[in-house]
Amino acid sequence: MEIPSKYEPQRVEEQWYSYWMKHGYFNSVPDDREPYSIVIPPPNVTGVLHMGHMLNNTIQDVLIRRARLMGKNACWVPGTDHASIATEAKVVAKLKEQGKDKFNISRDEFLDHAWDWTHEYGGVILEQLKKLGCSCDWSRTKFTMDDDMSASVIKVFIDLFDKGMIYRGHRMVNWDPEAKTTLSDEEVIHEERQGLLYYLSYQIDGSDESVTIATTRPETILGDTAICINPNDERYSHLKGKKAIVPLCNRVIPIIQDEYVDIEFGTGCLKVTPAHDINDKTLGEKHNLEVIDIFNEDATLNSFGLHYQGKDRFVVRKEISKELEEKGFLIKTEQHLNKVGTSERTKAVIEPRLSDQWFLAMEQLAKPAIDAVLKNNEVKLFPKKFENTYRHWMENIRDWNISRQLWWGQQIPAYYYGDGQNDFVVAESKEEALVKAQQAITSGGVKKVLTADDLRQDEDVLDTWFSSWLWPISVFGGILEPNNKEVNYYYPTNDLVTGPDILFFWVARMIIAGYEYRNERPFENVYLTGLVRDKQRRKMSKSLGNSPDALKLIEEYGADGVRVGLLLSSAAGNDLMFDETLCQQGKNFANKIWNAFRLIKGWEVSDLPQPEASSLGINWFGAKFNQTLVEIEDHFSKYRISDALMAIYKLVWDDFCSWLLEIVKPAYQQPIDRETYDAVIHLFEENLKLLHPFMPFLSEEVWQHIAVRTPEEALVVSQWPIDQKVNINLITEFDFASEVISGIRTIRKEKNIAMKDALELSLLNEENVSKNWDVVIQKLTNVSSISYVNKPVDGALSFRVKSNEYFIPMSGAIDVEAEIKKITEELDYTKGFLQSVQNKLSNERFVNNAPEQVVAMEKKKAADAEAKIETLEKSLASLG
RNA sequence: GGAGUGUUAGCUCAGUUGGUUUAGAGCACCGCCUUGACAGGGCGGGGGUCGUUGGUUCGAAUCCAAUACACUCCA
Repeated sequence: MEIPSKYEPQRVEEQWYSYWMKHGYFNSVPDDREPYSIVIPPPNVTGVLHMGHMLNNTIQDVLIRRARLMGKNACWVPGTDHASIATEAKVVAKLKEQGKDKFNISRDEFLDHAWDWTHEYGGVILEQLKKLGCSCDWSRTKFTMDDDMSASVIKVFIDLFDKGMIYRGHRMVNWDPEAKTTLSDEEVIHEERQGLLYYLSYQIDGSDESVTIATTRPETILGDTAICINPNDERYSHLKGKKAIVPLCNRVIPIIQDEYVDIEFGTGCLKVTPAHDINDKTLGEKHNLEVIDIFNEDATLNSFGLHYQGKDRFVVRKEISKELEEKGFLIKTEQHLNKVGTSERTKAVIEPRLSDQWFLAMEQLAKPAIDAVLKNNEVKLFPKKFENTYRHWMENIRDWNISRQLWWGQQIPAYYYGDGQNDFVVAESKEEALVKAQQAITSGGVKKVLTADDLRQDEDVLDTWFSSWLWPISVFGGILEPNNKEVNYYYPTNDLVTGPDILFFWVARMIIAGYEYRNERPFENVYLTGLVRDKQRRKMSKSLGNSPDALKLIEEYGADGVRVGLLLSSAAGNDLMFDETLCQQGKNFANKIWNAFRLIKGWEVSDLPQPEASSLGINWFGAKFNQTLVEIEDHFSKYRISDALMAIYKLVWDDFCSWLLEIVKPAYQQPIDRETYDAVIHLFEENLKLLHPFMPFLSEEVWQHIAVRTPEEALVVSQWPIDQKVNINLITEFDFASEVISGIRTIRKEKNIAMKDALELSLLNEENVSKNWDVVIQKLTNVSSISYVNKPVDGALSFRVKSNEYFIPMSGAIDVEAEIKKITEELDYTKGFLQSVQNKLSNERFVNNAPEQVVAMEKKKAADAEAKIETLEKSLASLG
């Protein structure tokens, strides 16, 4: 059989993925086994795979594949969310291209377009996850707008409303004038912008005096309803109780006093615009001020804007400042750096706006979620440092504005039957609403028969997170049927893998929902990955264009290469500086394994006695493998995925390929004995099992090349190796031997002696090292004989391992000077080291206070160093 | 302005309750090696006074305080 010398991922990836799919290895149904479940953080339905998804989903796949190999009933539920604002923005843009305007078509028509869009692009990202190798149970794929998922959302809304936790409030919200919707605080990005501070003069009513205020937003003066001064500010105390006149509109407004005003800032005199600033609103409520909203919903001015009506706020800012200047109201301007809230989605500058919104009271709900993470450890965050961030947010939690002025999403099930603020009912359907509304008006004493036409459903939809906070429950049908078999089996899920940027948006809220609706945590462990950044530490984003094309990467380096590349340097919670050379490293690793396979497969097997070296090597690797296995388990238990991978990387590359295969390798064109061959194949297979979660394609490919396998014998469903007792002795002996080998190799290098020229080795075995490994040393260094001597050999090059001394006789002149120099250097180092140890030991307080073990250790160090110094000094004496 | 996290080799990071050879890994770098698995390889090597300054301790990269810088979140 001809095996290509290079591993070709493109050739095998599709083949194995469809093989896995065909045999349904990823599908899960409840059974007697222990469940292991993960729900995917649902990506936006219209999104495409980016580096963050790749990292995130690679980690999930590693966890789920490992669980599957460990015999658990592994279930990874995939899906997408409807991303109301992002998707709606895209649909609006598409309609615009077609010359249509969202506000000229009906809601139903718009939703048809949105569904078309969803069906067209909705599957893309999930298909991309398959390319990455993700072993999701695709038969369970969910979408937050699926009928059952929406029904769950509505049911929860009604339940919370009935419990009195959802209420309607007139609040100041973050208004995105471009998308014409509300944003949550978390969707607002604060940016520093260079702006101006305008100093404006307001005349005092009934006086020639005027007062100067400083503002960053001169256009909002038209909404001013007071001037505020600090009662402790003597400069203005004479103005108490007077009134001021707003420039241009000539409105007469009160001058109020409040300690809120910062005396130092600007002129220490503040204009109050309750409709357009959250702090001003608070002041307004406190002092009973009028509220004048000067903006339309697209942030153009309304009729309060006088002759600026219909113009955009930024245009007005320029024009009004000019007019103010011309009319003598503008005293001066100053450069001013201020923080401006912008929309995460549309980049528009946020306008604080008063409007009617739906809120969910959070304080009570949050309590069990706080305890779960911070008190009883039912939910563990990895890395732990995020607990502080979590605490800070949860303990200062604010009510959640769950309404969005959009169409794409679950429409709020509130039905208005009259004009009053509270003339509404909340119900699952219009029919039910009608009954409730009828009851409401009847009990209110009104004698009127309502019809469906009298009801008007709230226009707004629910925040997308109000769908996804139910995700771990709703994907298993646990909201609609709380006692169904699926949710009882899979819930709580085991691990959640996501980015720290949505710790509050999503993770905290899922924990809240979990306790509210299942009285149980939604997951046990939360692994928070870092953000993927580029080499200049910039966050990868579409707008910067610094994100590599995920699928192109897979094409170039293979899915396994990319997975390894992403994981190699992504310590939990630390940002990952993405660099394509990491993928190259992953690709190289795949190739290394492939070639190890080629080597073994190329051997001719024969019935020969097993060489001593092979037997030793195999036993040693067995021990090393078990030691590494324990280490890997430990890494996994701490979610140190990249450390686990590195341990396997070194096990396979260094221990298996560089050491074991070299030890057992038969001479050129010679056959290998069957016993060794079988053992090496077995060990190789065990390695492939460890590799599989990280490199599923390559490992399956090699596995299937090694032998003909039935579907039941596929690697994807094989058995994770079981821990066995580690023979530490073999490992220490080997380590010593490898140092000897390294010493000989160094001498070959230094003296330029080719490998084919055999050497002779003598040694002073002060350490009393076992002779067992001599055969291995001889094989790997081409040493023809090893003799044990009891005094230094003259005219030989030497090196030392611990206090053993090794000699290689040289024909020709030995560079005595160089030898002396080398030994002197080693001697100096060892003496320095001994000194530092002796310093400790001569310190009485150390000897008296330190634990016995530590003192014993130091004594051993000293003894070892002394022995070595003795050896070195003897060598020096014999040379000089 | 408030809170948090971090600062260890050229880069990315380990260093698990202070003691395991005067700090480790991977990559990068520098030599040498074109023979028979793999140049996407092999062998060998150099490289850090652990941000700074104090303190606690017999002993500090590790604990405490101050300070500088970087990042994140909140206002």
